[in-house]
Amino acid sequence: MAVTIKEIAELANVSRGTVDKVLNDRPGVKKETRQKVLKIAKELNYKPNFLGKALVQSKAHVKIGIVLTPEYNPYIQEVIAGIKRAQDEFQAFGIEVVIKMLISLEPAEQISILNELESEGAAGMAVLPIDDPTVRDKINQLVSRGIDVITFNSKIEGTNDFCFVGQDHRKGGRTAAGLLMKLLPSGGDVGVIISSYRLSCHQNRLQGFLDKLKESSSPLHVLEVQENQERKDDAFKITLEYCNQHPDLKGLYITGGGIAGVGSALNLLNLSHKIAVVCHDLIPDTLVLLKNGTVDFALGQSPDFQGYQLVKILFERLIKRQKPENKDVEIPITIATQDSL
Amino acid sequence: MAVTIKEIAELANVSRGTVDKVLNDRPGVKKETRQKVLKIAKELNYKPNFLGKALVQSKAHVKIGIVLTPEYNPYIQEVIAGIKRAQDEFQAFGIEVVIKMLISLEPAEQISILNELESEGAAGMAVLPIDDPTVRDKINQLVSRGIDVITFNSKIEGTNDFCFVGQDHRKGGRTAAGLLMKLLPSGGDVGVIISSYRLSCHQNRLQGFLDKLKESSSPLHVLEVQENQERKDDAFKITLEYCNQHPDLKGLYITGGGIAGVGSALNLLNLSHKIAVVCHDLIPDTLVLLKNGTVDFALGQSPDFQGYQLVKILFERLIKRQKPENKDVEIPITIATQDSL
DNA sequence: TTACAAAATGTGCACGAGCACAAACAGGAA
DNA sequence: TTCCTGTTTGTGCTCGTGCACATTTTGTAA
Repeated sequence: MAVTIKEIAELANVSRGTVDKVLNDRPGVKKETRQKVLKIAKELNYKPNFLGKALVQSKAHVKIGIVLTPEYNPYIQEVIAGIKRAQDEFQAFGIEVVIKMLISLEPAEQISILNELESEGAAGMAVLPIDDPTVRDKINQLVSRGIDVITFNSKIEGTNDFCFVGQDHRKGGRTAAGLLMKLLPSGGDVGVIISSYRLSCHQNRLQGFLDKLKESSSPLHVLEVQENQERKDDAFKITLEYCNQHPDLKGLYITGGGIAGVGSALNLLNLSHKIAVVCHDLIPDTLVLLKNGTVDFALGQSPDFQGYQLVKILFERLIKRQKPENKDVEIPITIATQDSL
Repeated sequence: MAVTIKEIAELANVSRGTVDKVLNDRPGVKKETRQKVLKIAKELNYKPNFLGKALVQSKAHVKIGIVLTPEYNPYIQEVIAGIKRAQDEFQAFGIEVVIKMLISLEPAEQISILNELESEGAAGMAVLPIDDPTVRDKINQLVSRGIDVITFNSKIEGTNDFCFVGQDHRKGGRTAAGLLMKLLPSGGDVGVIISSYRLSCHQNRLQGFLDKLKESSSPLHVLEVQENQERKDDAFKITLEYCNQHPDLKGLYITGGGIAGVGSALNLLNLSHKIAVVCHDLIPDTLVLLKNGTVDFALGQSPDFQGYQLVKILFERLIKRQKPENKDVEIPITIATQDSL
């Protein structure tokens, strides 16, 4: 049976209010009393009942702001689904979740949205940060003003956020390389299509991919890396060019969006089942290509779970206030095949 | 801002107690009053604040029993970790989790443990059921006596449990087959080692594995399926025999435990990197073999998450009592490689 | 000793829902 | 009308915590 403040008070021969002051580090308690209470609380292993706590505070309306990249990205749609799920679960605790989406991928816009949230009185924020020093500085400014900020998906160096939720994208790239090596043990030409968006994840994936191939002295030969804008026609064009210029292309690695265009191109050239394809994000486009065998492996980052975790972590920080842990949450890399979904 | 009973009471010109009776379907309210209250509650989209609810009931001490197979299985250890995590999170709501482990894998023992839990007054149970009609009947008896029972990991047909948490093991087998096909596009002999435990999951995995190969008219040839007791020396012996009798063995699929023995045998014969290996469960033994390249793919079922979900589902059923949903929770199949962890 | 702050401690209400019991009301019989 | 019974409605306390304010104790100077 859990220990309550009342029980501690009785054992220490003081009132509930005094115990409350001690446990919440408020002034107005004699040193000896404080220590006596602290000792008893420790002995009984007191843990505040957060139901009582939350009930009291549920009128306070803690606001959480979440800053996402533009909504046309299906990955973002799933993150939002997870956020909404968490919102349902935690709204009884008096938290309010506000989602703000960028229109562009400009640092200036992200900063102005962060300012907006601050002026709306958000006590906590989760940000998918654009990889830019001005964004980093803004985040650090918010932290120094006492706002709990966590970043997710793409890590940027030098931020004082108390927690990062996301994948190790280098590891994602390494995993992709490992898979292509398994699919193509005898080597061959491999093309890489990378997103041109200014999010650190794509560069990191590429880096991991190249590192892994180098380390294992793989017989795979990486062609010139092509950038695309995560658009279907863009990726389509790049794939066609790869195939035309390298008739014995054996594999493709796509770090970001535009996968549907790759599929169309391979289909057009009748190469769907002849070229090994590894890509990221389990969005509807990818699922179709996985099912019909065009894509061999799709790597995922559980966006729904990620969105849910964002809210949960901020909730635990803001409402439960249990531990000021600075622990990053690494989202595992999921690997999907034709049969696994 | 959420609607409270008090607000409904004021709008309906009745007292809190009356509203309470209506919303909890208790007698002693005039028909017209009941309907008036119901109408207002619906209009305002009233949802009970479960903090208040839980606070009141937190003294009631709802007991949840969880019945697991023997503890020497590392998979079970991780399930337990997830259960403990959930326990920490939900104990404030007055739930008590009791874990009972089988010693044997005998139906009779499982039934006696279920009886034990019932006599201890468990309001909910989560059971990893042994595939036996007597167990099925016992579960149905508990359900008919008003105990909320969920099954997990291995589904058995004909139970009235309100929810099953676990994988589609046939799909797991199919996935394994698909991976071996990718690793061995030109075909060859493949051995299968299956656990002899009486849990439906192993048979289902085998079934899915064979189905997939058949459907895709794969050039892989499956050798006689060997049973093992999930023991290292057992799997070691089987692997040696496979390799001796079929010098050009190309792949192995292991549905259950004993993977360490497979590794030792392959290592001894210097075949670790020459034979494709796909196995189940991300237990420490598997991780070692994944890292050193002996195992190509390991399929997982997120045991920690599974354990957490068991408690969470029973909590939502017993404490929140929100929806009597009969929804199964399908645990996704995770695929791990050398690089992905 | 008294006076009077300042420090220390205690008390009461709030949060939202549940539940036991009290109070008010209706209808019928004498 | 009075009395009784059963139905319907209202009240007050509980759960554990936080916070404002009331009360008591302490220390110090007059």
